Amino acid sequence: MFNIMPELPEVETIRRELDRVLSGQVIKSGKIFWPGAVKPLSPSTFLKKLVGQKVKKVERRAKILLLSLQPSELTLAIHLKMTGQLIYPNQNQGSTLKPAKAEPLIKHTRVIFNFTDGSTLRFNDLRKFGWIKILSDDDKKVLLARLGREPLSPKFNLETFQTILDRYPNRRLKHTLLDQTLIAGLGNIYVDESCFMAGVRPTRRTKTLTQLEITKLYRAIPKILNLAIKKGGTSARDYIRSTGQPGGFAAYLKVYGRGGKKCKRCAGVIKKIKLAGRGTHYCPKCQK
DNA sequence: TATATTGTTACACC
DNA sequence: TGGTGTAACAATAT
Repeated sequence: MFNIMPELPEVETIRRELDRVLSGQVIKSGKIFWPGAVKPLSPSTFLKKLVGQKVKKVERRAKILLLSLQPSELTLAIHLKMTGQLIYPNQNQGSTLKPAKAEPLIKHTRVIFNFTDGSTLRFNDLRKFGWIKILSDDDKKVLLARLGREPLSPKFNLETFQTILDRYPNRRLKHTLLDQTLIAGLGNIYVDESCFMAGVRPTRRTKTLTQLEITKLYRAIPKILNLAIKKGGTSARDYIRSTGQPGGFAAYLKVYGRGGKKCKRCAGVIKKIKLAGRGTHYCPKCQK
């Protein structure tokens, strides 16, 4: 069995949902069930800073959600890490959407925010690796300073991508694509999927890529990410949308989590190896 | 009980 | 010194 952790498309899916329902909401109270989630603040200090604050908007940088608050001008930053969920129930009332199939990790609720309209945002996290921080502008700068380019921003052009690959010429492609200081937001799933779409093995040293391969990869990354966002992200186990519904991208996975299975494009078998300390999947026939 | 999971960082080595 | 690779760490399910 394998877990799917939130990467850029999953976090962006949640961002869009939360921005719609939380903008303008005022935090009335909260409850911390796991103090580690709001470290280094104590639960009471943490809540004191938040109560009475209005959520202006919900933004995203890399895999981090950023809720800007008024009037304090502080930012509530949330990283879901491996198994974090943000659940805001009852978003579908009156709609025709099917009820959730995936079970939210109610047993593992770590933090609850209550809003003045009576609604509730629940932060669940089975592994307790996720965190919530309250940031000043300076804190925010420090936190975000080291992050690389957003792969969906217009600034992520072919020249930039080339520079990124050239930065560490002897690294394996997988390592460079996972490096948040170079490209921000890609994780294990979408690196493997992008490499498959481009027909390039993740084991390749970046300096060995041809111009054609670089171009293919450069196009594959936003293509995969945008499709995944359109499908609401990838749900296999722990990730679900803030609506409680699963994302739909799992059906589109070509290599991730498919080690030993038949390649969907050729007759070959998907290989699973360990690379950069991570489970890595590729088709030896389709990827060179 | 050993192992697997991933994002992030710390550190050892050349 | 800086590029590179590995391991540790967070916590839990199986």
